[in-house]
Amino acid sequence: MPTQTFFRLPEEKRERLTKAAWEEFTRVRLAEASINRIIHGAQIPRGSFYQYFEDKEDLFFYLLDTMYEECLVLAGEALSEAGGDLFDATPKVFDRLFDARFRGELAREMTLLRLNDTMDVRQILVERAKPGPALEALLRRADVSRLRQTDEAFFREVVELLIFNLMYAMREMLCGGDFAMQRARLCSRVDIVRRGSLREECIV
Amino acid sequence: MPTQTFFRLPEEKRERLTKAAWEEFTRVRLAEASINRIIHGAQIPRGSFYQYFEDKEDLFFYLLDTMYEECLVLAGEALSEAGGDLFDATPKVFDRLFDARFRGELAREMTLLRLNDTMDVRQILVERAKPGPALEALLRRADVSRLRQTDEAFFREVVELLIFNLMYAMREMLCGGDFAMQRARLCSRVDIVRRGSLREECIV
DNA sequence: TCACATTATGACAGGTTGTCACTTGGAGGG
DNA sequence: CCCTCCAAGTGACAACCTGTCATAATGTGA
Repeated sequence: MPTQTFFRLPEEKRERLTKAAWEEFTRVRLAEASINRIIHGAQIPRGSFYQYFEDKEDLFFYLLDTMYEECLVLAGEALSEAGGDLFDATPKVFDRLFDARFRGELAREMTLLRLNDTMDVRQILVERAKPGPALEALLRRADVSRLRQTDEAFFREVVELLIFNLMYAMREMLCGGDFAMQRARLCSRVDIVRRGSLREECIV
Repeated sequence: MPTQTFFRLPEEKRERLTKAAWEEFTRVRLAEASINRIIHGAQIPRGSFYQYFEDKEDLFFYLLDTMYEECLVLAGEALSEAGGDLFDATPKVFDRLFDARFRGELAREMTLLRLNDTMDVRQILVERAKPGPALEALLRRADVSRLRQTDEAFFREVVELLIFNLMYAMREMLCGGDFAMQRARLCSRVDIVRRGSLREECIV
């Protein structure tokens, strides 16, 4: 993660650096990105960069973390709209990411992901979030009353399944998939998980 | 992919190159791997390397492809052992990858994956396999008679779900997870998918 | 033997990264 | 006002890397 020095930086300078970083990381993928170009773009001397970040990846993951925050907010909205129903919320998150009605604010982030589609998107958005209290808070708002099993472990597996599906649909979209088709496929898979997770009498 | 020239090479030379490549790619991750070290290790001049491969990643994915072949064989065995039942076969593939009784032959491959755990394992093993007739042949041996829906599309989604789960369990193992626990979690998720996929009267 | 295509080779230009010795700046005490 | 101290800034530098290209070697069929 970035050093304390970075966060103590005057905002203008920090902005300049992150702006240049976004430009580079949305232009070429991580392996081809160059610290040289970033510091040149941000007008920051080489030595300073290494005072703020360990290396290229450190900066890259810092950007991803800010992106993760945005996605959590978005997921929270979807869960609210679905009245706490995890199964209904999943496609709604997808909509917020790719539906034309919402798209735009995350364009930069999607470009970064598309360029780095060999990176594990799931890891970025979930694995890194494991110790995150924000995700925990989000999940505590989920309706678990109709689940076939009431234990926490079962609930976690259901969540994992839903997240896999979302991530997979995301990747397909980032690789140029068709929105309507990927959404339909996502719903189809979510329905399988729903049928497998809910008590019989709750399946409509 | 490697050039034709590479495949026309005398076997001894090809072996030397792939051996050195495995050594490098199981020592450090892709981003840190160096063509320089590989060609030095294989005693192959710089110019020659570029006659065989486009770049570092070209060679890396060539190794992954050979690994994919091995995994398909392994999955075939598991499906046979499960009598065509996809849901039973999934944990059996997991066993073949990580159970002490089988482990060893894939140690090299697992090291490579562990080092590159930011790479999308799923993409490597599945995405790249999309045009693969070997996977198609494998899936044609699956028992689809008890599925809730009989259409091909539904079957595909079920397969996707199972593969996600397997990949997720794989990653957890590669990051140091406990075999028994990850296996139990895998089975738990597979059971959800099974319940959601089979006709009511087929769920035991 | 000759012409032609394929393959081999390593020097090289241009780029990259991380470090380190040194400079600057600001805050606080005497 | 000066001095000290510590955090932050700086850019030249060594060490490394990659992809190319002109040239040499090798094989092949007529």
